[in-house]
Amino acid sequence: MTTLSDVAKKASVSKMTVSRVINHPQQVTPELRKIVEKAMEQLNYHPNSIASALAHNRTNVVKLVILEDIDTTEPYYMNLLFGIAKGLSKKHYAIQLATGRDVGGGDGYIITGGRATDAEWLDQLDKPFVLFGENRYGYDFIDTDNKLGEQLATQYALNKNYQSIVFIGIDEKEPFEYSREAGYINTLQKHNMIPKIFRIQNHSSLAEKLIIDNWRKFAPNTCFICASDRIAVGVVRAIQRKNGNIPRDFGVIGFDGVFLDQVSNPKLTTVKQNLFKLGELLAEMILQKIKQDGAQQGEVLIEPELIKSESTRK
Amino acid sequence: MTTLSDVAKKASVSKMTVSRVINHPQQVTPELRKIVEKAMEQLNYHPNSIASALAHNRTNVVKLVILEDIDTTEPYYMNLLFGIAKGLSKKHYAIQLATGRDVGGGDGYIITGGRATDAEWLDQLDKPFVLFGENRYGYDFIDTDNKLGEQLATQYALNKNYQSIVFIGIDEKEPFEYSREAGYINTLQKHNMIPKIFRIQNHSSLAEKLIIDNWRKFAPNTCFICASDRIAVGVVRAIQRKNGNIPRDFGVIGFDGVFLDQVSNPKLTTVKQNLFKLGELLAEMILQKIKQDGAQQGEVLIEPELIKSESTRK
DNA sequence: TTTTTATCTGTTACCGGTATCAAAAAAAGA
DNA sequence: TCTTTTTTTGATACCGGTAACAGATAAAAA
Repeated sequence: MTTLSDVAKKASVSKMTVSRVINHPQQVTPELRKIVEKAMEQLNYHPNSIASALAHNRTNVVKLVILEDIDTTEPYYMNLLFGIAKGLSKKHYAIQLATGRDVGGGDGYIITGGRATDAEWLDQLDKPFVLFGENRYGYDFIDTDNKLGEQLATQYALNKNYQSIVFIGIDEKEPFEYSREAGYINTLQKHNMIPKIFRIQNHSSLAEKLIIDNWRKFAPNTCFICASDRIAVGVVRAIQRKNGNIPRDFGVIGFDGVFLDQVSNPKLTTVKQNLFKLGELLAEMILQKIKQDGAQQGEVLIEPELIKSESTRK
Repeated sequence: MTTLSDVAKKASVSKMTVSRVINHPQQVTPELRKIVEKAMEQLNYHPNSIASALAHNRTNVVKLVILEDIDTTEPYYMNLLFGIAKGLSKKHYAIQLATGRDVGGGDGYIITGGRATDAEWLDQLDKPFVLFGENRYGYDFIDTDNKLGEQLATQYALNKNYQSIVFIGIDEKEPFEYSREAGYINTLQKHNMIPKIFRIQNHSSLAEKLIIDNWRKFAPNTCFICASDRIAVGVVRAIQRKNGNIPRDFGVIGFDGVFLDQVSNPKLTTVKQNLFKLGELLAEMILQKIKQDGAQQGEVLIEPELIKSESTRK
């Protein structure tokens, strides 16, 4: 491994000058800078991030804190994680996972699955953190634009001439759910239609049961806007058990677009979250925040994409 | 943060003695050791792994290399990852993810999704690595005992008095698949029955099609042993479309036991891999190997568990 | 008792960077 | 031209550990 000193010797300057070329280039005369850069090039120098971390009293590790139960975690965490990992490694940071609330170590946290009740715990954290998922307490976060997602879904159902548009939501009093419902309600009202909302826990079997129990309420020509692909899968099964025709008489639109939509038959029309990108942005945000010593970063909403597939009319 | 020096001062010994108490306790007299340990306790001392890493020319990072396509990755990677993360963090190691073959950095690699064709690439790696997944080239690996898994499954199907036992495998010439088939074949032969094997790519829709296309070949009282839950899900759907009764006339047993088995209806009887534990062991193995400067670690097979659920007879 | 050997502890230098301050050089002002 | 101010570069100490060797102490052998 070539070190700073090697480069310094080759460029016949001091270590500090080389260090400056890397971290504060504007403090070095252009001529010297050129020479040093050439030396770095020739020696194929790559800074040792561990040494730098030690000098800065850093660990070069960001903790990913998952507050939900692992067993119920969606496969989509995988994609999120990949995005985070990629974003972090650009700056030579690595991940550690924490599943409980017993954090410690690491230079900052990315926290997912936080609920309203976690606010006091968040307040007592002593390291910078950012959240994955909307919140209304002013914590920095990144999330899919949930409202827009369901607007797209609802509008699409209308365009496909389904007469009745029903929303099957997740029974949780959390911002992401309110936003999804708002997107649905909003779009319906624009067309002077009356929202029809059901809510259940996020399990396919419960969705299946819900639809079957209420089957007589759903005339053909109905589209179900579901707050998750899990729910959508259950709805599809229920319709099939009742011998309803998908997509001719019944449409189903899911939300997430990770894995489940592909395993379903028919494949789901769904609102796809770009979780990889979300992860990358989360990584960039927490690194910024660490660098800026905890400065507020604000909120970022990422546009989702409506994937048109087999569970709605062509 | 309290440092080695703090502890040394408090115990009135040198830094080295404290360092020895931590890393080579047998080199220190019991009396001194006690004193130092007490000092560490009182000051709530935790070693700074970054400093240690620097002194050892290490990065304290293990790379997880996933050679499969991310989009097709199974949700079970999540569990594996959690296990790895936990195993690593015990020794203050963190993960970085690499998706391609462009590794570099990190003290060692955990490699998943490796195929026979990756052998030459593996041979030119310059850091220690361990594989997740069987291989027959002598590389260190950890995997579920695939053969045992399908033995359990097949035996269970026999116990439940299904007369015909069919295996639906994954169409890949890889050891894990051969082992699963071997477990099935083995058990059937023990009962003087003739194996009946189909193979397809690992997609639920292909499995569904396969079963439907061959429906007349499957008399009632058949149990399908599937090499993955994905396939099992497709088989279930096919049987349902043909109005076959599960589990009375047709049994289905999957493999993996992560997520999909729960989302299916009926819920799948499946061979559950303990991926969390696998991950932990992978982490421990690579850390050992790093410590031992690349010494051979051997092969480890973990017993899977048969989860008895709704897709087979009670 | 003296010498040899083994065991334990401390001193020193270093891992590869960075902040801080001092010195040198360049630019500006008198 | 000679100060004064500003900019650029370098020397030093330090981040928190560890290896390697040296010195001190205790045990064994002569």
